[in-house]
Formats: sequence, C-alpha cells, structure tokens
Amino acid sequence: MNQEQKIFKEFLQKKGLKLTKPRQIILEEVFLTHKHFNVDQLYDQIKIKYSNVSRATIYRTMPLLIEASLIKNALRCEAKDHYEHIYGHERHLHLICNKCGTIIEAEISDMEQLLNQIAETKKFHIEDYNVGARGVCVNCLKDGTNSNE
Amino acid sequence: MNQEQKIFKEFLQKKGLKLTKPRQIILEEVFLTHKHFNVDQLYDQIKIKYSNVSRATIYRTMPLLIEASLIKNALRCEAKDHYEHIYGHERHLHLICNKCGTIIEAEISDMEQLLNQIAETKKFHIEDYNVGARGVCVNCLKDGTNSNE
DNA sequence: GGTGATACTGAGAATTAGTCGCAAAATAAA
DNA sequence: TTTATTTTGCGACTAATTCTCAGTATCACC
Repeated sequence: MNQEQKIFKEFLQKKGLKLTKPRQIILEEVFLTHKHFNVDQLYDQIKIKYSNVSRATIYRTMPLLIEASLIKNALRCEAKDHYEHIYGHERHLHLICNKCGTIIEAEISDMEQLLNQIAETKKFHIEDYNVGARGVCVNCLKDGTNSNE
Repeated sequence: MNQEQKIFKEFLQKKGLKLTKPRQIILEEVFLTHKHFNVDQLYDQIKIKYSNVSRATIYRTMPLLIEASLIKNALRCEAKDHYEHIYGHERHLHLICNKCGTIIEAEISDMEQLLNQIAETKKFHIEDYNVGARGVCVNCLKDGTNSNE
C-alpha cells in the first residue's frame, strides 16, 4: 500500500468510513495522472480499465479526497470543476488560454509568502489557495488563429 | 450619464448594439453595490426596485459588461459565478472562510508583477487573473463555532 | 461462518446554474 | 409611418452535480 492509500485509509478510519474497492480505484486513478482532471475524464479512464465505478461514487469521493488533503479543486474550465492532487506536488499557477483553452502550469515560487503576508493583515488563516490567470498562450499569440473556434 | 454608462454605451455602439433600458438598469445596479454579486442576487435586487428584467437578460448582459472591462468574473462560491466591477477599483484578493462563508477582500499589491514575471517565462500574455484563498477567518478562528452550520 | 448494524454503491430521478429559440416589442434611421 | 434590426421575456432545454433508494458489501461480534 502506497503513501496516498495509507493517508486516505487513515483519514477514512478516523471518520468511521471504509477504504472500499471503488474508492481505491478512484484514488489510484487520480494519482496515476499528474495533470488536472475533471470527473468525466476520471470516469472514462476508470471505465476503460476496470469494470465500472459510477459517476455518483466519483462525485461522492472527491470531497473525501479533498478533506484528506490529497487533492484540491483547482480550477473551473468549460463549466466543469477540475481537480489536481496536492500530495507530493508543488502548488502551481494555472495559465488558461482564452483562445484554445490550453492550461499551462507554472511555478508559484514566492507567491505563498506574499499571500500569507497579506492574509496576516486580515488575521485570516489560509488553508488553500488558487491563482489563475487567463489570457493568450504563445501559440495563439503567434498565429493569431483561434485553434478553438 | 456617468462614466460607466458612457463606457458601456460606447462599447455597445462599437459593436452595433444598443444601451437599452434593461441594460441600463443592470449596469446601474451592478455599480450600486461595491461587493461581488451573483446573477441571482442581482435579479432579486432589480426585481424589488424596478418592474422586471428577466434572468436571461441579466445572463446575456454579463458577458457584455465583461468584454467592456467594466466587471469581471471574480470567483465561484456555492456553485455560482460571482462578479465584481473592475472599473474604478483596485484588483484584490479574496479570502473565503470555509466555516462561515464570509468573503474578505485584501489588497493584492505586488502580486501583479510577480504574475507577469512568471507568465513571461511561459510567453503567456495575461489578460486577467484571480487570486483566491480559502481558510478560516478571524471570527471563526476565535470562537471555534461555525456561524454557518 | 453466521448475524446484525452500518456504511457503500449504482441507477436513475431530481435539482439547478446557465443557455437557447422564438415570437412579440423596442429601437432608430429613412 | 415604415422597415430592418436588435432586444426582450418566457419557457423549454442542457449539462454538471446531488439526491434517493433499494440492494450489496463490510466488519465487529458471536
């Protein structure tokens, strides 16, 4: 059992919940890819490999993974929530291209200190944060064509 | 006619559109409050004061106001998009309390330079950005009670 | 290995923010 | 006023997410 599984199992046990097969499958699949994902993509991936885990179960598992600090709700794109794992990963910034929809990730580096400084002035305790920017990516800047529309 | 109206009217004219009464009402109401809002709240406010502007019209007007750089889609809370006006306002950071749902605004100060530096390394051109943090606000930190649940 | 209490699941119904189509109404120019 | 065009409100629609519920798995305890 790997680290994520341990963490998740402990978390569940503390809440009197169980690490069932569907939950294991979801967890495994979530940590298999290193990019953000939405429930639909996850559902499709799982459907290919394993028998079936219903969408409802996936939707129900996301908040658990979030509460266990394994993943976070990172951004919203095309009217869908997108998640990404936190565990074992640096936080990063999302640059979303308004033309082609590409999502570029960039390091956040000093952002965190800055945010904490700001929060301190409001006596706010930050647990999680998101930084997202929208604009135009290199490709779209270059050729001016909209690869999307 | 105030500045916002001028800007909006010019913007609309450039696109061959008109500053109609519903659009005026929406614009006015949007700039009346200095906090973020969602379509529902806007709809309710308008319904109290004026006869009626349909939800559809409000939904249709938001993208126009955004394109005119008068407002922006600032954050998502309780599964709803929230907007805020940009015109005449500094950009700011949103601190959303996970316990009571309060949204605190804070100055962003040096954030913008930092973001642009980062974007540059990816040759990305930023048009808009959002910074949001979640955590616990002073009040909830203090008394430990959930003023929300 | 049964048994009972409880948690979990899948399927599909329900909900809800947001969009769309359309016929009627407003607009603005001629 | 006429005409061409844009808008509007209404209600139907879409799609993501949540909920319900009846059946199933799990696990502690016998």
